[in-house]
Amino acid sequence: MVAPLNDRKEQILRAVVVNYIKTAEPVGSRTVARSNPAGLSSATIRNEMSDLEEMGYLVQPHTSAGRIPSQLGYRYYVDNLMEPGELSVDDELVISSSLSAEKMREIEQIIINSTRVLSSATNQTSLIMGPQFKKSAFHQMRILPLDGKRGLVVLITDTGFIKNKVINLDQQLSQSELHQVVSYLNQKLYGLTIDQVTTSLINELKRDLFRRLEILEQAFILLEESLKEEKQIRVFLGGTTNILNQPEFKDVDKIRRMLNLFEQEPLLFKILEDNSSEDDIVVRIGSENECDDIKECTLITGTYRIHDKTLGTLGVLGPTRMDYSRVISVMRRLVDYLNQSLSSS
Amino acid sequence: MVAPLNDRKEQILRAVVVNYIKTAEPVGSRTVARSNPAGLSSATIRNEMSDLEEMGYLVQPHTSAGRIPSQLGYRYYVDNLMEPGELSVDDELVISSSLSAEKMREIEQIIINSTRVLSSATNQTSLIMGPQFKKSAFHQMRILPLDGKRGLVVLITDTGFIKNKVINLDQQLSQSELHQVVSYLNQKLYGLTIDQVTTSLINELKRDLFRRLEILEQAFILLEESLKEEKQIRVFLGGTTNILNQPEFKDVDKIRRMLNLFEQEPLLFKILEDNSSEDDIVVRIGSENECDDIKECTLITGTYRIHDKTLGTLGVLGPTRMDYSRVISVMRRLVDYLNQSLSSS
DNA sequence: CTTTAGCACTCTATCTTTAAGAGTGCTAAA
DNA sequence: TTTAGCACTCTTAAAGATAGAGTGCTAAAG
Repeated sequence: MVAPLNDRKEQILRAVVVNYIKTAEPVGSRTVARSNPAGLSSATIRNEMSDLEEMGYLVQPHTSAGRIPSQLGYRYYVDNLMEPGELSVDDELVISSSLSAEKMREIEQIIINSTRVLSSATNQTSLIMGPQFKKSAFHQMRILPLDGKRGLVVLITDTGFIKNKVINLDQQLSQSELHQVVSYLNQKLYGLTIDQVTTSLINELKRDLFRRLEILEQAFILLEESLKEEKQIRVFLGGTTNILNQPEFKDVDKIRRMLNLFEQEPLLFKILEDNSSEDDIVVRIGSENECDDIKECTLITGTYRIHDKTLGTLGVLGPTRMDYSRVISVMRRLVDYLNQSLSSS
Repeated sequence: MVAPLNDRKEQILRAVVVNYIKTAEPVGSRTVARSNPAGLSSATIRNEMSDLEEMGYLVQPHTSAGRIPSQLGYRYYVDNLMEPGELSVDDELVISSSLSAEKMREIEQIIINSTRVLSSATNQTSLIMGPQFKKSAFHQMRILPLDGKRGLVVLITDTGFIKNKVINLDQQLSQSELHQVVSYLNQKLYGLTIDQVTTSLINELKRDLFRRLEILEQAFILLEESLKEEKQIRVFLGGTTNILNQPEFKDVDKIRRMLNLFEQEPLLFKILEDNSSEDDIVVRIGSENECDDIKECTLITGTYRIHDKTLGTLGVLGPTRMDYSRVISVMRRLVDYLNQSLSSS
């Protein structure tokens, strides 16, 4: 839908974007003239830049300053101009060493480790949403007697979540009776996603089992609390302070707004969930983001899956002036890693 | 060791501290004169303040400004002048409602909830170190067969930690054999703190059980990883952004240093551990803190226990200009709450 | 018709100057 | 011992001055 630019305009736009990403200073015509392979004079460049501004790709902070890319400019750059970024050898080394250093761990460890790698490799703030518990399938439930009065309820899902809770067994219950009840539950619930275990289903089961109800009251509480958990999905943050190194965040007020956002997990969750589309990697520039708080930022997200089932999303958040090429390569590398290491566990 | 001040000097010092805590502006003699019950003139106050400065309790930012309390001044205020703070009715309401709203939860939930209450009631940044896993006593270990090939190892401590891990049971093992091994382990380990379960002890047990060793290799891995966990003690933060509201942190560089500190859990852990003394509540003002990064801050910590056994520590971190009275009351309230709600679970 | 050199103009950022205000310290009187 | 009065100091905010970067326009050159 956007008319393509001619070669020269593209070169100039690219030069402005690349330069601005690097220096964070408005780019003047002389600077472009120097870096431009075609030996054009600054005056010619000026005319072209003036055109690009009128077309909406560049913006002037004030009359006598250089140009900076507009949101549209970045978009055009990402879609058409950016060379398909290869991971630099250095980056590749850093990433693969810090990924392989840790052996295979619990799922949560893998996730946390990924934020760390992502933020340190991109110098931005990174966020990761882990596999969603509520979309996992019920695998099995066990009740493990601890001593006379207490038992441990264990709930296991297909994605490897293990929830447990100590419950009081107020009344003695014979081993076989307990076993009977538990296998009844397993039979009824097997394969359902946690989403599907609704309160009404639980109530129905309760009716069926009404005789043993009192003993198992607390097992049901675990189930119900697991349902509520959907509101508490954990989003992990890495490199929060990185965003402070960006010159666009030198204002204390902006910093406060940003950090405030970081403390609100539900919002972060929403931001990430909005972006888990079919595509592996999504780039949202400025106001392309739904969330008001990050309308001045770019969010690059990647989705990782097993067998086409979406497990979670990771993101890099920074100012629109971001090293798109580099971040995207790093992101792709990490998504690959997660796809691989989660499917093998 | 510090010579007590006479009444009038105490009144003036208190007035300066209270006023400065409230306004964050240097306090002049006229301001003190107005708020001082004894109807002294500003000139008299000036003389006294001059004395107090010479004695080290007050400081002048520059020649023609009011006075602000020095570290020594705050210390004298906390030790001698501060009225024993009662929780205001409002505060009490906010705290007790947000504590009781949540029913008894998992230990981790209680901890996290406490940071939230603490930071929002004090408008400062709060940090909590939960019960230390390595100092908990081994209670029991169970192995729960899942299906033919896999089992779930569960490790339970006296303080309510539950660790678990799915392991592969490569070889079939009869139910009774498994039971035998597990009860042998429980017998050997019961009552030991995780600290005491050293690698050498594990190796010894491995020798005893060498015949079933292969099957249980991974159970031992859980044990060993639990030991390593000491390096990963979790410190929870609440209200990180509150510290940005303090005028003393209007400098971006200070903010960065502070937030950077917040991302380094081991450091936070050290800071909190240094303060878990016999006293319930400890106030560390400015350079009284060991850690260089918070030499311009005040840290107020509270320790919670069960039956005289230290479980964990919570802290409030802010500028030395802090509402000591209020924070201490809130802290005391929360320590009581934790003592109570953890001992009953 | 396109490109380029030259130049006046604009706007920002920085530094200096100025003025107002707050608070002190000192002195002398009560 | 306390207080009123006053000169003095220092900070902060506003106002003015200057340099530099970059533009847009015009007119000449290719």
